[in-house]
Amino acid sequence: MVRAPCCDKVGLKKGPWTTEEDQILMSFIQKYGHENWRALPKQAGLLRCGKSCRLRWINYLRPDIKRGNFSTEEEETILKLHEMLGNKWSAIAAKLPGRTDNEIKNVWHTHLKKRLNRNQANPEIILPTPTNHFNALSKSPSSSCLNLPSHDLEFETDPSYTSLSPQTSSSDFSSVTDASLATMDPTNQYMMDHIEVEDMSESFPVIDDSLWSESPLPENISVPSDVFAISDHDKSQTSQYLFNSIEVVEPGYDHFGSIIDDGMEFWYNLFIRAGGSPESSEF
DNA sequence: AAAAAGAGCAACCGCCTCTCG
DNA sequence: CCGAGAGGCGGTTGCTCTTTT
Repeated sequence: MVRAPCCDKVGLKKGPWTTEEDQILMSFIQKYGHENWRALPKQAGLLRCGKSCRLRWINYLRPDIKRGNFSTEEEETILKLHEMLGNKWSAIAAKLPGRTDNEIKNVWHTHLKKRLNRNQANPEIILPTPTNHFNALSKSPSSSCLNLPSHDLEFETDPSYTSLSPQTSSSDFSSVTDASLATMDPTNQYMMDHIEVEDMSESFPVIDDSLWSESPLPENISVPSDVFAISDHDKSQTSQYLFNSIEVVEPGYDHFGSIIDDGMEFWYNLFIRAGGSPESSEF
């Protein structure tokens, strides 16, 4: 059986997206959602493959994307998760709110892999604090999620654990979270099962993917401009333009950005609670 | 100042999985 | 149950920008 090409490539544009294309795609999705990616470019009047549109939206145009450099905590989380999950970029991205699998993959290949190699070549080089914390815990027999329930872990009393409080918003989850978690292999699922999921569900009402896909978006879409934290000023004039063009009608979401940062703490703590360590992943 | 090398990242490709008829 | 279509994922490419020589 010959698989049909994902789309008719004849006459379709490739390469970098233009500002106009971005705007067309964004406004179309805001109006009609993206129930059918393959049909979308035709309906929107774009000479692009549906996959290309999907990629552009997910990796770049989605409003909940966190721009800017990765924090040390984020990098450490990626390193740690990569140890556990391997190249499951989507699964890793699901644990880093606002980050995309593509972005994480790039960071891994450009920064973290090299750093890891350096560290392995020079074991005396100590990784920054979070990883040390993980490693220290992992050396404790009680840290294995195989052996003991997570509540036995000593860090339960860690004041930072309070970050798992109900105040934390569901926005800590990227829209890819659900789908990505669904693809976790049994090993990862086991880990997740041993995390106190009931707490998570209380603290983090799962955000529906339809948040960004259902149509139409309310006219008074209230996306605070500071949410996007476009610190990489030059990353894309296109994005700048698009984000600036989003009408801000409710300035009361100032906590949103900080929540994203708090999300790192959440995952960090979650990780610790899961007994996150290279050893614990070797079932 | 110019050329070369390296780094960073957006985007493409192809395979796999899921869903539905 | 089977096959086709669509979405999703991970690997890879190639362009652009930055740094080094």
